[in-house]
Amino acid sequence: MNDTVRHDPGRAATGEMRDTRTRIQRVALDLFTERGYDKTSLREIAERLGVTKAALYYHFKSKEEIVESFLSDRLEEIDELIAWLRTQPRTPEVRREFILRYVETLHAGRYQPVMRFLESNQAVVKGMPIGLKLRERFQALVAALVDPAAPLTDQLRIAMGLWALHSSWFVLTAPEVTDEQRQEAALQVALELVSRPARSG
Amino acid sequence: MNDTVRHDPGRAATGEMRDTRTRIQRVALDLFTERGYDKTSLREIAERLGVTKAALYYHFKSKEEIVESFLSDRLEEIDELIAWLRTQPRTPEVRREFILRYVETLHAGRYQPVMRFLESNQAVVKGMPIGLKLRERFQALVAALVDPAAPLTDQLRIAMGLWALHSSWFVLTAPEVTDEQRQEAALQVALELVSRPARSG
DNA sequence: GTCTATACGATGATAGAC
DNA sequence: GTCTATCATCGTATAGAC
Repeated sequence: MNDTVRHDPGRAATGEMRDTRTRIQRVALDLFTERGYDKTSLREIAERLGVTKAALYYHFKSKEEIVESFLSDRLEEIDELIAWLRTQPRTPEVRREFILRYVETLHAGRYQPVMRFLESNQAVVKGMPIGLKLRERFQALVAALVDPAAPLTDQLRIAMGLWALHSSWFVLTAPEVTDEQRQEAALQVALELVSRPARSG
Repeated sequence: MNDTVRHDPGRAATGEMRDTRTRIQRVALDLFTERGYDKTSLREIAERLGVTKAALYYHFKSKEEIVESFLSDRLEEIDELIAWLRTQPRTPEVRREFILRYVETLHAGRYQPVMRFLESNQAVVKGMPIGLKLRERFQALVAALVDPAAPLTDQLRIAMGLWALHSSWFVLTAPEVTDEQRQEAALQVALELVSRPARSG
């Protein structure tokens, strides 16, 4: 699901073009996350791929569109999760099941780097149409997990549970800790946070 | 403590200069947080203040230095918190007391907008020397709150507790919720997260 | 001491040749 | 599908007005 072509222009399947497009996406995502979106010039990306700046403009009509190309995939995935959630009651059990499904989409689609990019470049993404949509979906996600009329603490706990899944890398910085350990810890903390039922006060 | 002059150049107390400098900081912090650091041009900031771009360069020798000017204040505050923490044992009680002190510095110094800026522009700040220092301090803070040899879940819970204090605004987006309600909920969730003692597994 | 005028190199983007 | 050439705008720098 993660590597599917989005809009298939004629003879694309032969390889050359899609390959370049995919390589641009990968290099861009890496650089955008490491050094930041604005500090990464198109010239850098082009040089790393052995082409010129203008060549990128054949595959993407703007720098912003490169970002859209990997964020929109994530958006779809989240929409599916919301759709499933809306067929379920808002119970701790469903929330735990949801967390498991959520991390599965994160790993299966290799979206962990995408979510890292999102966090690192919040302000940048917020100014893009795709960023607004993503914000909406995350709100919808939380609203589907917990009643918006519930106490704020309950809503916050659950939102932070989701958040923990993304930001464990940022928060657990010891060099001898592996990504797997981080993810395992994040999963456990997330499950704890969404399991707590609503309590008044 | 929040509005103190940092380096007092001669007859500064008369007002004119410090006023402009402070106004630049305020406008810049606002714009940087809303639209992002890189998307905010110095021309915009200057125009909003009714001066020219070059005037900003009299008060700050670079765009980055504007950011440093409000981040370094926060850095000092955190250093003091770390110093206090190191005189204390790493118990849930101390952590709760710490959380109360932490939110106090956040409100007394009006650092909530600064922390919001930090989160929104993570990638940008990471590339600055002051950003590296801040990262170090936050690691040191977590290490002073919980034994780095403790289970990862314990470390993550406590780090997320700190995080909740900053990001409640981002996560609780309902328009009818006031900032005070948000902060109160964040405080409660933070206290819960740091109160949990270490448990194996 | 506080600011304006002006210019420099690099950036994202566009147009048109091959 | 990729290139060269070109553009406005950006952060930065300096010279000089008051």
